[in-house]
Amino acid sequence: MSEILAARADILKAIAQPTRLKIIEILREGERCVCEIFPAIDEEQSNTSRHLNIMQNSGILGRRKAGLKIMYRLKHPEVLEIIDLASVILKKEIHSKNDFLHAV
Amino acid sequence: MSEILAARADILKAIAQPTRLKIIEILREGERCVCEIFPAIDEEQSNTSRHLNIMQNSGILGRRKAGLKIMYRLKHPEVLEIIDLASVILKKEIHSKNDFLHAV
DNA sequence: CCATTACATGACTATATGCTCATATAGCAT
DNA sequence: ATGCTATATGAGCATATAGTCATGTAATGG
Repeated sequence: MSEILAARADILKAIAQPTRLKIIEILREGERCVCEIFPAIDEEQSNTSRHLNIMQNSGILGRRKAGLKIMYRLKHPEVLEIIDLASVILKKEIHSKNDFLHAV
Repeated sequence: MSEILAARADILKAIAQPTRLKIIEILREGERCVCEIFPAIDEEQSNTSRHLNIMQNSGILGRRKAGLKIMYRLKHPEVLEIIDLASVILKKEIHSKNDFLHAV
């Protein structure tokens, strides 16, 4: 019971972090190596590597060797759906706060 | 740009925690007061109150006074969709690990 | 007013997280 | 073998998170 909740939480935690959301946006376009990702998101190579590792361990990213490079990719389209749903919630919240302001 | 990512991450973080997932499962059935929630999830009243506060601040829960009681409710059905998608990812991961075992 | 019920919060602890700098490892090219 | 490129990791630090126990506050009933 409780392990299932912890496992679900781990998957969601792997997504719920700004730097990792940036990485996921890059990978939305397709497979990328670390050397392409860290300049694109303007983070240190070591930090980027750690975040990629966290996401790979949680199962949301896949990893493939290509010579010197390691290619990362999104394994589940559901990750993008989750992010899109979070955006929907955020937009609804912003609208309701806006409506409140206009009503004052 | 970056604030949007932080705001999305905050919404997802509000969901990505086992105790909060337990609370959300209770609220899936409808509005509940704190006095009903904390025994149902077997957590301390104070801890439950803190988690409810975190979720209310992030915008995913609504709160209503009813005499002595405070009634909490899920404000966005998208929260349940996000959890269901996380379950889908988890199931796919478990299956793929299982397939790997059978192939050995 | 007083007691009770329901909820929130202050203070504290232990652990987790995110980041940086420096260094290690692994594969390729010459 | 040497050097270069790509990635990972150890160590350390600052902050965040989750939890507990005790206490505070607010609404209700007698």
